[in-house]
Amino acid sequence: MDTENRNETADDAEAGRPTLKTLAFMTGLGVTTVSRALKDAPEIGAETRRRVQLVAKQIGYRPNRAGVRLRTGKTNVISLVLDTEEQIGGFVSDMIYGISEALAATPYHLIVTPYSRNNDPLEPVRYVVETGSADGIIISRTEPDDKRVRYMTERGFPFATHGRTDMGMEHPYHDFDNHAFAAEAVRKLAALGRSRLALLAPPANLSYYHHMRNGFAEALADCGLAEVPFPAATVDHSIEQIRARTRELLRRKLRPDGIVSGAGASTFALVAGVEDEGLGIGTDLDIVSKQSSRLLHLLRPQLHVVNEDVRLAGSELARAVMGRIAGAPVASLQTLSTPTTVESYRPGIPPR
Amino acid sequence: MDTENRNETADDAEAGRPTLKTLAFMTGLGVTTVSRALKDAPEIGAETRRRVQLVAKQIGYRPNRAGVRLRTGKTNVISLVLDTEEQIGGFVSDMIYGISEALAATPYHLIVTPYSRNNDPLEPVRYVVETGSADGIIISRTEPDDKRVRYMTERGFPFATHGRTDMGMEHPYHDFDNHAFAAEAVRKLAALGRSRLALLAPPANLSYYHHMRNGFAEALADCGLAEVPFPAATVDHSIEQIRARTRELLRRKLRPDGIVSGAGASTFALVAGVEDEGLGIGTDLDIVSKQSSRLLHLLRPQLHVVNEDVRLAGSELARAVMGRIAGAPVASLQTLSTPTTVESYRPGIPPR
DNA sequence: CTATCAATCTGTAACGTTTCAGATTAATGT
DNA sequence: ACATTAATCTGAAACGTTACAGATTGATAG
Repeated sequence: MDTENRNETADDAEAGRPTLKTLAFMTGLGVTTVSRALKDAPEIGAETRRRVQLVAKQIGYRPNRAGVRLRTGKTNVISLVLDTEEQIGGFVSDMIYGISEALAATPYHLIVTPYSRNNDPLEPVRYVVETGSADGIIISRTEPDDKRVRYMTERGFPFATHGRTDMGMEHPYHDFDNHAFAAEAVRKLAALGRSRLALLAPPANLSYYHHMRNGFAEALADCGLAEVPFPAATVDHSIEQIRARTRELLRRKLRPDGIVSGAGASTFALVAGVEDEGLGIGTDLDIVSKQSSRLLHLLRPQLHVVNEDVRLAGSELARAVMGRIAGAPVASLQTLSTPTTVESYRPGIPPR
Repeated sequence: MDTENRNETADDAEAGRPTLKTLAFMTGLGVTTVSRALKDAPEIGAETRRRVQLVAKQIGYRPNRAGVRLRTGKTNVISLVLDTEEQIGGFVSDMIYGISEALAATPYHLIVTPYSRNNDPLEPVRYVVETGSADGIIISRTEPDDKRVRYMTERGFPFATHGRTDMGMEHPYHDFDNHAFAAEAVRKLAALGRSRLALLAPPANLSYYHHMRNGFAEALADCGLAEVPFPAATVDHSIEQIRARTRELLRRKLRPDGIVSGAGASTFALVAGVEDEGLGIGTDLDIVSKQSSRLLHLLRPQLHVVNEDVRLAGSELARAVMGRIAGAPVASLQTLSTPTTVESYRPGIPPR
């Protein structure tokens, strides 16, 4: 009856995937000891620890995620909350690749939680937090006063934002320095002798709208240039809309001779609008555009571009949430990516 | 001592998230009854069922995923296995949006499992299957004889593929009809009076290479046109490589006067190569390209395009895996997307 | 009036893990 | 020799769910 009571039997250990019970049977130890040995608990003898870990490696033991999750509440999941109306341009792919890269060597899985821009952006966040379906969240499209940030902060739920906020709450983020981008862009246009500039900006509710706008305005003042207001279009508008509004912009009495574009895909529309009006890029006006793909110089070599590394953003964000989960000081989890200098076309091999 | 034995107490029910125990306490029923009432089991009285479901809705009960998963093995997760070397162009974003769309009204979550093209593509699949971290898998970049398909089929693990295979194994898939695409493209070029055609094809190991190639070859024969071989480049090559190889192609004694391009991003490079050589799209040669974004007509209005709806592919694939999981007949889970006819540029509002 | 049956309901066990509160042993101090 | 302690190890309980094997009730049949 002694052995009858043991909680492991050969039969149990036989079946499919190895569990702690399997390991306990194989090593002749208790399930508790095995559990502790695997996580290097101090009260386990050095040799026992090595032995257990060896056997575990040999038979390819992998902790059952559901078991861990049920017992501890830890999901080992990071949720990326995505706007499914997002503009084309590969932005999201790169972000996901970046996140995956950072998560690869960790036990974390990446789960994608979509929402539609038309619905409440808080909804998916609330879902994840309430159901505890992830240990941390990554969001983008942050606003200066962001409901989601407030919600998660108040509940102490770990998260990182793509973009900063301005609400007196410190939290992990990664951001591209859109202020610097816009300022650089203006200076480039000034150097090219342009004097009346327009900005194709993000939607006004988003944080980076303000950064970009301020950078634009400050550099404009520095260089003594004039702005041609272009509030009719934002980078969130459709290709067709941007194209049409660009044409309207260019039909004004005093049209701009330089444009700063906040997004790569929008620049496609911008260029189309410019050329619809019979104007030439690099001759009648110059354009400096941000891009996350590398396609703009193939669209028109005359474009001036600044690259935003979204893949990098992804891994930084992943690192930031994980840091937050692990309890790292928030200040160490805030990164700002400085734009590269404006790239103009370096003529390739000349046509034969 | 009677009530002492009940497994629910007010205290228990007080805390955070409601569980079956909470519901049991509130309704005065047993936890088993509540569980069954929620899933419309037949042995539960109609009124009890309604009552339980009402209370559940009221307090926002959500089954604990870890509990279900531990008990039943069902994860309610679909894994999208992704090649992180994937070309730019937004392909993946759309796919993810499409999948999310189909998953939205279901209990399924989407988890992204990345792998590098350099490593064994079977590795991530094996990981998911062995650890049981998902109920189904979606893969792309299928080969005619695909290890992953064989592996999952042999184990009876549900999956759907983006692209078909040719190994005598029936399985759910969604595919774009690349045969029809290539044939259409050739016919278009024939109609434009072109006679020496080149194909920028996918890598030769992938299934759709063969479809595209066959469609190309057949239509070529039908129309009595000649092929200019272009094996040096595939849609998987980098922008720079395609561009350089295109230039070489065009420097041959008998250069093509028509090119069929299997991917939108590649066409950017193709166009650059053509123009590097001082040739004109629509004059010296015509190009028909597949695209999943809508940017090609903005790149060069003279391009002829065929649209592939990757978002649709995503939702079809999601539906297919879920169907497979639910035990639907495989034949009903195989869909083929017919290409739209070739779109040529419809001149917009003429320049003022 | 009792046996049978259908309709409803219920407690227990189990999934794999970690935590709690010991249990066992060997070594130490006195 | 005995208590104390440190070093290792251990079973039981719990997380939330579902499946199994009944239990309870009221009605029906004989």
